[in-house]
Order: sequence, then structure tokens, then C-alpha cells
Amino acid sequence: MGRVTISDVARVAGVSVATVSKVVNHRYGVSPSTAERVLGVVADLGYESSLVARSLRRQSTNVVGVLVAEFEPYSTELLKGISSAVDGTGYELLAYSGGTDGGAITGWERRSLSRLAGTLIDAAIVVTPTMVLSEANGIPVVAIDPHTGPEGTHTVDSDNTTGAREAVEHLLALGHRRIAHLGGRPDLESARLRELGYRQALEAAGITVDQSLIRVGGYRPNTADTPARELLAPSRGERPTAVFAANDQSAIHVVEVAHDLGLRVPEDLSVVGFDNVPESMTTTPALTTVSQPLHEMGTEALRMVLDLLEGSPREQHLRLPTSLVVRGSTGPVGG
Amino acid sequence: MGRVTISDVARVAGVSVATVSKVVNHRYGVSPSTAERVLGVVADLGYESSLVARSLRRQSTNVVGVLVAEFEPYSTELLKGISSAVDGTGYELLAYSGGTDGGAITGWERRSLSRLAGTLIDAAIVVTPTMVLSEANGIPVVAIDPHTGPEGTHTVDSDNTTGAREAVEHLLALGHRRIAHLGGRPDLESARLRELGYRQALEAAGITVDQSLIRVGGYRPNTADTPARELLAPSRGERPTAVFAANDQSAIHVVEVAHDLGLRVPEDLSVVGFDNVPESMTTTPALTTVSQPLHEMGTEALRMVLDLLEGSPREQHLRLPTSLVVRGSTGPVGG
DNA sequence: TTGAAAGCGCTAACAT
DNA sequence: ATGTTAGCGCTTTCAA
Repeated sequence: MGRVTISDVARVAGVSVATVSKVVNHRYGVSPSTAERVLGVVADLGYESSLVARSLRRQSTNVVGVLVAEFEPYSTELLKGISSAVDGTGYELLAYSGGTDGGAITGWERRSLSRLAGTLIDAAIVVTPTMVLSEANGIPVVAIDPHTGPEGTHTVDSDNTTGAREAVEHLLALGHRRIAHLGGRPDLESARLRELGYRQALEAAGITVDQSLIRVGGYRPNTADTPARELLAPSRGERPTAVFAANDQSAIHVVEVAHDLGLRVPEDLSVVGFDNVPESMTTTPALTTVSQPLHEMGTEALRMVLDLLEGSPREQHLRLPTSLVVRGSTGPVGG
Repeated sequence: MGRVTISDVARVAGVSVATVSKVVNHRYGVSPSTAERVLGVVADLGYESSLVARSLRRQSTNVVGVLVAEFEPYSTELLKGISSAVDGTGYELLAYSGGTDGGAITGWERRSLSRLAGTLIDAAIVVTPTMVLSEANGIPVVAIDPHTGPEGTHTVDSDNTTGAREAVEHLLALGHRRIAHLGGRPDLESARLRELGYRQALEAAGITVDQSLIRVGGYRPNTADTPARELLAPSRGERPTAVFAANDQSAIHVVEVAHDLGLRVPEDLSVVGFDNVPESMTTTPALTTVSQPLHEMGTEALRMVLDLLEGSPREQHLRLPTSLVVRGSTGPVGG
């Protein structure tokens, strides 16, 4: 019972723990016969060195950490890209979702980073941190789509403003004039930039921005529910003919609310999302959305953090382009 | 630079390391004034205890490990379910993808488990292990869809045979008679069961199984490429009118190969997948597939492993039902 | 070639 | 109330 430790191996093999350590780490200075015997015991007992104990003693672990607040469509999509890029590099991946739990929704990234940096992981990729990360943890850090904007750390993000503007221009081209915006969170950079793109597109078209058509949606289905219903409420005199939601998760929820209220998409209401997570294809009709190259953002973040680890020079900020993906959820105004 | 340790805090606050530990762990026996001073230094320095050092000393870490070979659509979909279920339990999640890298494609689960169990994680959920897991690591383990069948550990899986049978029955009902099967890997239980379901359906319909219509696809796009092309090769006298692929990833690839060869889906070829990962909606047309309740399998696995951790009795095997999702990739034979 | 011993950062008995 | 000490599992000098 319990785990097999290096001492167990040493005892059974009749050697010291130091010798076992040398054998399993392929160090010189062990006689072939001893090595063979030790290896035999290792196999018998199924010994594998504890990542924790080894990390504590060594300076490096060969593990890259991916720190997320939660495993949802956005972060897991990045994870797929990161995972495919790590293949063949000799590094292992450790994705950690720490502590949105205890009420403290903010500060998870700093906590997780401090808890893992320097001991468990050699470098970190932090997904959408909501605060500026201090480099004081002594390991390379790359932030993907930081909610504070490109300050402090190295970052990988996509062109939120242009993406949002193109989304709204698409709606304008379809004849929409009353276009609502279900925003993210005002404290998040990406949400601010997407709202900015929305405003730019409207203004460029000579349309005055109507504050009553803008709501905070919080990026999540449950936080988006009330604002979505307010926007589409049957009692509203002038219902918008289109909604640009700040991300796919809330856009998907808008489609559900619309169906709930008996509105047809896209005949009665056009909906555009942002991100192009796989789930955006699961609505009926499939969602028109702004595609962020999540897979590529993940692979680039991994490459960047490994370059940093190896001392190769790297640009500090990498911004990838978005592209509009037109699917079934948008159509000409008035059906 | 480097990480801030408990000794740094102790030195600056002018107290012993033990006192700092007591303060940050809310132990009794520290005067309010000292506690306040220590907390001040902790805040100033941004100290957070190292997960590694703490794990090594303590018996429990409050972290549940999710062990995967790779972060691909299947495992990340489970991860979403696990993540949503962990919310509010006080546990944190650590997803680890260890070592398919160094050639040794097999044995990753035993290695990862040995490296993490007992030191970093209190319990583990292992995704599609390809070998029987020994309970000898001293922590609760739940295997999701083990490729060896429900032996040894606690397991959560879905009804592969029935799911496969229903998929093929759907094709039969559409009039298909030459139905190919792009299988998984013969060494994997889930692949065997899906092939079994395929055979059962054909035999029940009085159709002799044609071995030349069965290929090993390996579950992955790149391993599925050659067998898919063989199945659909223009040179073949009697091309199948439908393909039942062992999972969505290979089914998606079949659709791509079909398009490549100028075949229309579903007019010239019907394709059915298995899993219903979000990606199954991204093909044109969207994939008809057997839905595994991946989200629910994840949440159930988490509940099971937490029950085990807390000593609550639990059934050893949980099998969830599959359901056929008919979308655009299947149609009547002959277009 | 081998082993003894120190120490990584931390917690928990056990003094004081 | 505070500090001293031992030790978690491992790697790494250094001495034998």
C-alpha cells in the first residue's frame, strides 16, 4: 500500500538511495551489475520517482504549466493547440485550474503562479489573466489574451477591435440599424476592445450609439441571461434586429433566449458571437462568429515560452488576426 | 528574484518559519499582533506557499488529478464536465499530460500515476487508460472508458456496443448494404466493442461481414488516412456506400478524404462517427454520430472519485447510455 | 564504485 | 506565544 519510494527500492536492492537515484537518472559511476539489479527492483516494484520530491530538489522539472481559471470551451481550445505544439519538445504539460472556488474570483492567476512557479513548473502560460502578472516568480510567463492589455509579461492575443468591427460591419451590410451589444465585463481589456470595435463600426456608418442597447453580459451563460432577456424583452418598444455578443458562450445563450421568446433566428433576430469555439456550430442555426485562431494562439504561446526558457530572443507581443465566419445565425434585416 | 519562500517572510517579519506557517494556515497559538505583522509581510512580498513543498509534507493536497495522454477533443470534453463538477467542492483540478512523447506510447498512465499519486494529488481520474491500473498507488482512481474493459479500478464508460449497433442499424434502415468499418485499435476495448456492435447489426440483418470492408484506423486523423483511402479508393470494384468510423476524429477525416476523391457526402457516401465531440458539427455536412455523454461522464467520474476519497460506498462500474444523433452526413443509399 | 549527509520549502510535534 | 527540530522523497556534493 501507499506509494513506492526510492527508499523501498534501495532496501530491496540492498543499496543506498543515492545509488538508486544515480541509476534511474543515468548518472555515471555505477557498476553495470548493480545498475541491472536496481533496474530489476524498479520494474518489480513499479517505482517511478515522485514529481513533487524531484521538483523540490532540482531546479528544473521539464514541465510547462498552463494556468486557467476554469476548463471551459475557450481555455480547452487553447489547450489543444498548446498540447499539439508540445509534442516532440520533451516537455510535459500540466494544466492547473486553481481557486475560483473560494469566493475570490480575482487573483487566481497570481496565486496559482506563486504556488507552482519555480517548484513544479519551469514556465507558465496563463490564460486570460485579469491582472498584471509580476515577473517576480523567476520563470518565463506568457499571457494569452490578457484582460489587462499587453503590459508586463509577454503576450499572445488576437485583434479584438478589428474583429468586432468586422462583425458589426457584416450586420450593417445586411441592413441592420438597431444592433445591440451584449458585452463582456467592463474590467476586461478584451471586452473593452470588442465594445470599441462595435462603436467604431456604428459611428463609421453614421449611427449614433444607443446606450440602452448595450448590456454587460459577463462572458458566461448564467451572467448573460438577465441582460439578454432585457435586450429582447417583448415589452421593449424597439427591439434590436441584431445582437453582437462579446463571446460565443453568451451568443449561444442569446440564441436560446431568442427561441425561448418565440423569436426566429435569423429571421427575427441576427446573432453574432466571438471566438469560434467548436460549440458555436452546435446552435440551430450555427453561429456567425469572429474566429480567433485559438489553436494557433496556443501553439505560438508554447513556442514563445520555450524560446524564453532557452534564452532565445522573442518579440514581446504577438497579435494574430481574426476572421469573420458567416454561418446561419445572421441574415438580412426583417427576415 | 526567484520565488519568495517562507524563510524570506520569516526573516523580514523577524519571526521563525514555524510561526509564519502557523499564521498562513490559521493555526492557533499566535498573538494577534504577530499574526498581523506576518500577514503584512506576506502581502508585501506576495508570498504563496509552494504546492510542491506543502504536498511533500502533508498527506493531502486537495487536488484531484486528471491524467490524459494528450489534450484532444475527447479528453478536453471530459475535462469540461469534470471542471464544472469540481466547482464548489473545495478541490482543485490538475490535468497532466505525461509522456506519450518519448516513443513509449504505452504505460503513460502508470508512470503519470506513480509520479503524482500520494504526493501531488489526492485522487485521480484517468482518461482511457490502455492498461490495467494497479490500485497500489494508495489513492482512489477512477478510469473513464478504460481500453482494457472494466477490470481493476472503478470505471465510468458508455455503452459502446449498443451505440455502434444503433449507428449501423441507422445505415441499414437507409438501405445501405456495403457498410465499411474504420476501426480504432484492436488492442483497445472500446474499439473492440464498437466493432462488435457493427458485426451484430450486420448479422442481425442477415448480411455477411466482409473482412475487406474493415480497417484499423487508430482513432487519429493521421493513422486513419491510409486505411480511409484504401476503403474509398477509386480502383476498388465495389466501393462501400457507407462508412462507420470508430470515433469522430477519424470520421471527420473520412469526410475529408471523400471530398478529396470527389465523393459527395451523403449522396455518394454516408459517414457515421462516434463520440459527438463539438468538432463533429464542423464538417460539411455535419456528422451523424453516436453521442457519448462526455460531460456527464466527467461529472460522474468526479463525483465517484470524491465519494471514494470520503469513504462513501460507490458502485464500481457506471455505464451511461449513448444515443444516436442524426445529422447531415448520412442519407439513403444511392443519394 | 558506493554511501553518508545536506538541503529543497514546508508542516507538525515537541520544547521552551 | 514562539522557536527548535525532524522529516516528507529526492538529488547532489563529497568523502570513503
